[in-house]
Amino acid sequence: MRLYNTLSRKIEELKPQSPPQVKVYTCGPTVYDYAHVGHWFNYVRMDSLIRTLKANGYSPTWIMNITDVGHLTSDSDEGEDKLQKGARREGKSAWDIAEFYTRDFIDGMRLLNITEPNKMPKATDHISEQIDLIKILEQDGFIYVIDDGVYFDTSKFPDYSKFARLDLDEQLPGARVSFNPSKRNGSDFALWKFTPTGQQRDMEWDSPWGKGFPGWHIECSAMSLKYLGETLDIHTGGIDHVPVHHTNEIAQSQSATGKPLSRLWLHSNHVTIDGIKISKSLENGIRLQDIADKKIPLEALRLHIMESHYRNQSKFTWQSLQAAQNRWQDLRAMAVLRWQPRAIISDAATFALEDIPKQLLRIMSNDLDTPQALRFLSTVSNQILSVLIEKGKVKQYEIMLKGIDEIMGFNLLQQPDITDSQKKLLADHEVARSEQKWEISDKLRDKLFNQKIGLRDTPQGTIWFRL
RNA sequence: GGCGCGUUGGCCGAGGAGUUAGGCAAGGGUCUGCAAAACCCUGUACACGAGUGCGAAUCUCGUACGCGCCUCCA
Repeated sequence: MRLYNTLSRKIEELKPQSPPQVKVYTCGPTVYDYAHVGHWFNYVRMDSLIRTLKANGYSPTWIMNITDVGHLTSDSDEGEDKLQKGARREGKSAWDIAEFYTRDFIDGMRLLNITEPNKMPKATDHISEQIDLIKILEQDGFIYVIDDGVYFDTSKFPDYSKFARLDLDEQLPGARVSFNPSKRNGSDFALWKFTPTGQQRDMEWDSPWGKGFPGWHIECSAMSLKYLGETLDIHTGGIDHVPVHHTNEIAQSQSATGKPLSRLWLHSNHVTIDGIKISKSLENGIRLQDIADKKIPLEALRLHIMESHYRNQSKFTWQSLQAAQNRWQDLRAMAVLRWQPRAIISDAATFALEDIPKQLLRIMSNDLDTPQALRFLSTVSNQILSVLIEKGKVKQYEIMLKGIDEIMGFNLLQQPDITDSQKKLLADHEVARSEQKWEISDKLRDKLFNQKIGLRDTPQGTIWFRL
């Protein structure tokens, strides 16, 4: 199985430390607001990674954190973080906000059929682990304390700029966000932030350095260490994490352990809407609910996400989501062939059913080539739909569907049969047709159509599909 | 200011020095009692300029436009 590694900027053969286990850590959501399509692109893609690992015989241990604390809106924001801000906005406590959006995120994961991670640890449940990690860094002289917090001294980590290939001398510190001038280096980052004097936060804890809350990055280092050990096999996240979050994670983790944080880094590129990035301030983040409101099935979104490669910047438009929905209907029609009263699956097909998942896996194992995989599936689906197949092959057909589902995350095998009353209508329709009672047969067809069942009358008989 | 990425037919999107991407939409046709679906056919795309090649959408340089990052970001 081959994957692009941000460390080397090359596609590499995956070599887990102790196969079949593969230790995967994914930077999860900050739960201060609803997730938007951009987030879901990322997590569906990570789901593809996990599914492809499994199909290749690996046993991934997948940890995805929930960031329910920290992440200041800016350094100059007087200690207000996103959770706190969200809480004020909605008149709730930061804890309520975190819980609400965590639940919403997990619901979204289920709706999109994203594999459930082995664990989704919360940052607030791991404060002591984070403090312990900072203590280790303190012992080794990597940190310093100034008025507003405890900072990591990036000059003590010589390879700091290596991962993101940054040219620190040419960077403009504070080009977009103001920073504390007491920092020793522009790139130094907070490990622990103090609660400003005279204030009380919903979320704050005691620490050896003072009351406050953990910094932006330490949670991932602490939790990945706790659950997966010093060195991960794969660390994933959004591409925006490369220059800051992951760079800082590497600096603090590797300074503490002396070991590489991860052997392979995989980053999902961003999605734009109308050619512009999705951001809170632009209010252009489309949510799952917006899609559901338009009566578009979420399988169409999953399929649309897979139409682009995870390393390319992709565009989201309603028009292409609609296209994906049509495409999804084709796949559904293929899935539902096994329920047809007529003989369906035949040897005339130019491929063996059991080989289809294998071929899919081969495609996906090449750096998660979802566009190619979908193209292959379309070809298969077109061939199957155009060919009649024998009843005796239904079992093999189901095995094929299951194999496709496992890799692609569709619920093809779950696409249900029509109801008994619908079957009756279908049978009556066929009788009427054979007797050339067109008025009756047309009426029955309309009736089924109103129940979202379409019919196609082929020379071999009538086949139904869902609209 | 620095760094990086992109520009593919009506739309989305792979590919990537010589051979059809695919999907969606569109037009024509076959089939059909009529439909629908399916099937067949059609469009001959790679921002612009120059360069290196027998040959460039694919490599190089430049130009234009767009996007992203430079401690909020998936």
